[in-house]
Amino acid sequence: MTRFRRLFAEHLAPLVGSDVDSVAEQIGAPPKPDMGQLAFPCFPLAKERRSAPPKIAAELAEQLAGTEIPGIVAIKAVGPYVNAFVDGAAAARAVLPEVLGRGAAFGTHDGGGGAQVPVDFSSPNIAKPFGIHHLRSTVIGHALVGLLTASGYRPVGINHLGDWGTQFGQLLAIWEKKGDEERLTAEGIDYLLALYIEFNELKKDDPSLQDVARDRFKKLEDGDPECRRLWKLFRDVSLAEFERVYALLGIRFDDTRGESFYEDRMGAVLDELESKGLLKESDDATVVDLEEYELGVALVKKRDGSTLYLTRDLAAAQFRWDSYDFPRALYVVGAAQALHFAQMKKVLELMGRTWHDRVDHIPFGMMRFADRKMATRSGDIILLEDVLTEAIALAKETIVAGANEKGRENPDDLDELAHAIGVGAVVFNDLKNRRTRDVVFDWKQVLSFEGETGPYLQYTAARIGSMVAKAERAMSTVAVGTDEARTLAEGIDAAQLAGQDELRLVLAIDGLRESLDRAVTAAEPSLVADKLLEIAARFSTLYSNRDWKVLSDDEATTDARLALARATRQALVNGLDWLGIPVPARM
RNA sequence: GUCCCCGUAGCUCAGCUGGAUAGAGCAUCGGAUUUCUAAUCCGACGGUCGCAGGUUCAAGUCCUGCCGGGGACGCCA
Repeated sequence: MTRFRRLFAEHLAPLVGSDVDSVAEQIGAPPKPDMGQLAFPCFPLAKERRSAPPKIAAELAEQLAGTEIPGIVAIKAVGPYVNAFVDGAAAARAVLPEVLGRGAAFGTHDGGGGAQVPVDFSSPNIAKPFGIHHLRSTVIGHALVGLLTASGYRPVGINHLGDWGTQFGQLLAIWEKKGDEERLTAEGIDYLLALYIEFNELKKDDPSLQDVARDRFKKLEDGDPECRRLWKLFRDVSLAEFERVYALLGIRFDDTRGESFYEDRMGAVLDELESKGLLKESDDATVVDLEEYELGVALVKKRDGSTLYLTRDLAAAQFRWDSYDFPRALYVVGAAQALHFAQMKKVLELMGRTWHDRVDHIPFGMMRFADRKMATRSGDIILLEDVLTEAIALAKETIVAGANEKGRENPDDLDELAHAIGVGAVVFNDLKNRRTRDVVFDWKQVLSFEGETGPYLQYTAARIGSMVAKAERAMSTVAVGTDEARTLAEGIDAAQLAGQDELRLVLAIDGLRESLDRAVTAAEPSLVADKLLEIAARFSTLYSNRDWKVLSDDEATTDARLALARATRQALVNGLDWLGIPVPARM
């Protein structure tokens, strides 16, 4: 679409007396396809020309009527707009060879220039179960890593584990009273959670426990061997459990150092803050006063001298800058922490870090729960692992029921298939909406496989796959992503794809690249998710039409439609891959 | 109290830097399969875009105020 918009703008620009770029920017899409594919609004011209917009539109259309513009079949005034009608055959000729020629690389580019971009995501607190509320950061962050990769960056996925802080003091405090290593080995994280809950129960009657906890964290920070040993044990037990979830989701990190990694790097930060005169004592704690920037007061050291979240994040930011020299550093962390990151950026600025504005908090809305009955094995918490397992089980049921109904055998890769579908459903469900929205967890929605869902996209890709497998043509067997595929696609009879529905599909496929760029700029995976739904829907409309069969005796038609179908599949596969969603070969 | 996010169809959401008759999915109702997978498709129903002002040729989109929901605001992370 971009290419035709450009072309249209080039011809319009001299007529309206402004440059091509600004004209191109004004060109939009008409509300209905029978009004054309491109629309130039004439309202802004009305004042300078002292004429009515529809009249101007008519004049411009008149002036362009005689001009041959490759790929554009007609230019008409439609009310106050000058609309261009893109030639479906030309669009197909332009787009399909590119998709089939580039294959898995279609839509991608190297605009990122190989720059490293740290992406801080998931980052669960150890010693606490991996709840469904961790899904958002985990899945959005993972998608951003994929999108950045597709844009030519080298993202560095960082799992900034919450493995340091007073919470471990709490755990150590209760451990002294009740700790049982055998139970820990047997029950794992559930036991840690139980201890944590018990600590908070006891604290209600005995508030002094919180002081004990703070003291134990201080001991931990000061290197007490027993505290260290226990802390490491808690960490290992937790990590082993998180790993199961990451395996289910197919996520791996480039770097899993947590907050504890920075314990010996905070001193330098504090010293620098001190030497730059940024520190202040306040109620016996050490703070950076940001009141004049309307960012409140940022605590960097507690009364007892131990450190805080911000202190560690400052050290981590510095470490990342030193390690990666990033054009941008992403923190996929809930919107509730907006103030924390604003403070962090401001402190970095005050420290003279020129790169402070490359630090980018990517907030997302909260996950809430409609009621408390949805709880699973650990009190009030819904475990992400349980949700995934449930989705996979339901996917399996669906596959088996479907096979039954059609009198077929179960597929031999049943479990693998169920896994891809179940996980795809859960992941896509989280990615399809703008990330800043709060979401209310709803089993029914998460486990839905129909409509605007991951399985819908997977299904669309899968049915194309098996249809193509039935065709016995060069166009169906040639490997995509090769020059041969490109050449074959260039050779199709594009006139076969000149219809309105085909054109809309081709333009949607062509739009994938633009959606990628917008998604990366805005750090918003849903923009790609939306485009994928559009592509799938446009294809499904064609595919369900009984008068539109891909495979037929007419070789020219068959090859043209095969090229279109394969391009559709490729676009879906690529986009889903960026989002971190697997695409099964068959469903 | 101050600040941030959200408010669009019964439900869940799109709506690009303001542009034509506000679009999808789910739900409900009605259809479509002897031929490429019905996890699909087609159609119907369904909207004072929270409210009130303002800016503009043009406002769901920008500004102000108010209402409603969520969140943040020093010794948790």
